[in-house]
Amino acid sequence: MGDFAKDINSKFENNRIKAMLNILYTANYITSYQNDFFKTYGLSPQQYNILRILRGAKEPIKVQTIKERMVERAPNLTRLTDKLCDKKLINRIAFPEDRRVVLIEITKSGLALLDKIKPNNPSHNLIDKLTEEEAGRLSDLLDKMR
Amino acid sequence: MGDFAKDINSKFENNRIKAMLNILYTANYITSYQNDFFKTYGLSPQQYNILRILRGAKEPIKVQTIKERMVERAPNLTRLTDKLCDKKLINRIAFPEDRRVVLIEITKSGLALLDKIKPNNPSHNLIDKLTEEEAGRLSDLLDKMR
DNA sequence: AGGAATTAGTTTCCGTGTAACATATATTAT
DNA sequence: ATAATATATGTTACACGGAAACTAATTCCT
Repeated sequence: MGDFAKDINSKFENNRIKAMLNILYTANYITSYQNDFFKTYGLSPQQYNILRILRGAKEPIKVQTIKERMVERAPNLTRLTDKLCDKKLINRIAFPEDRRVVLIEITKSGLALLDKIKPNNPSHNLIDKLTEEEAGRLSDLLDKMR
Repeated sequence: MGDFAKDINSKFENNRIKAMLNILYTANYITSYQNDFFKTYGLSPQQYNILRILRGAKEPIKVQTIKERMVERAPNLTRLTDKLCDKKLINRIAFPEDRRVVLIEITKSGLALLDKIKPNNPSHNLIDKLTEEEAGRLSDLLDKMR
């Protein structure tokens, strides 16, 4: 993929600006990669994330609980769960004890889809080019920056 | 802003996964900051970027040229320029020599808006917490990762 | 000159963040 | 205890942005 500066065809005032643009560029690179991957299964990364959480839960859980467990915050789970319902990958269950609450469970076909995806999951090979130690330093620098 | 791992309330398999999530998280942090800033002027970061390119050009330029000079790739400039036209910040000009081409120029009020924004532009103080040398290392690690 | 390939820009589709909203439950004051 | 208020939960409505399909104009090739 070569050098970043050449890719976006621009010059930088200094390393700090360059680093910031590079973060945005790299994040976009990662999400594009993930989008393409999950699209082959008819999912978005967020939808995949929800399915994994539901499988992990092993029982119907509240929408609110899903929200708490998601890596990226997803402000409208309604829409995401709508899509998963349409595809019969999850079910909604009413919760009489608190009628505001909606429980969600994963269906058989949801579990089957996860099984199909598992072997190729890209999260792991996306960043093979860094050593563990380098990855640690990268993360530390990002933490410091904020 | 404290430690990233705590913020998203999750555990990491290893530093590489952690670094990847941290990149996405940090990029989101940056864009949220920028969105909020430019929103006070009724712009998106991309719209601001276009105005700056037009000011720099000092003459009407092709949409295609704008696209090449943008930091982030913007697949549909039509929509962005629509918005800027609505706000009278730019003008579209037909180009008889090649009727596929549309030229864009910045208006007086576009230039005036840029002048208002300039003093507070956040790109500079967003990343003051890193030294030049650290920023350089960060950028190198990101390059290596891709 | 005529058809294929390329280029420029537009339109359309979809996913997502934000904010306003509706409903249900919890809390507080009297 | 009950009415008024506050909080929690999920939904709906709106705007933005990336990707891809599409249209029109130009260039290339023979």
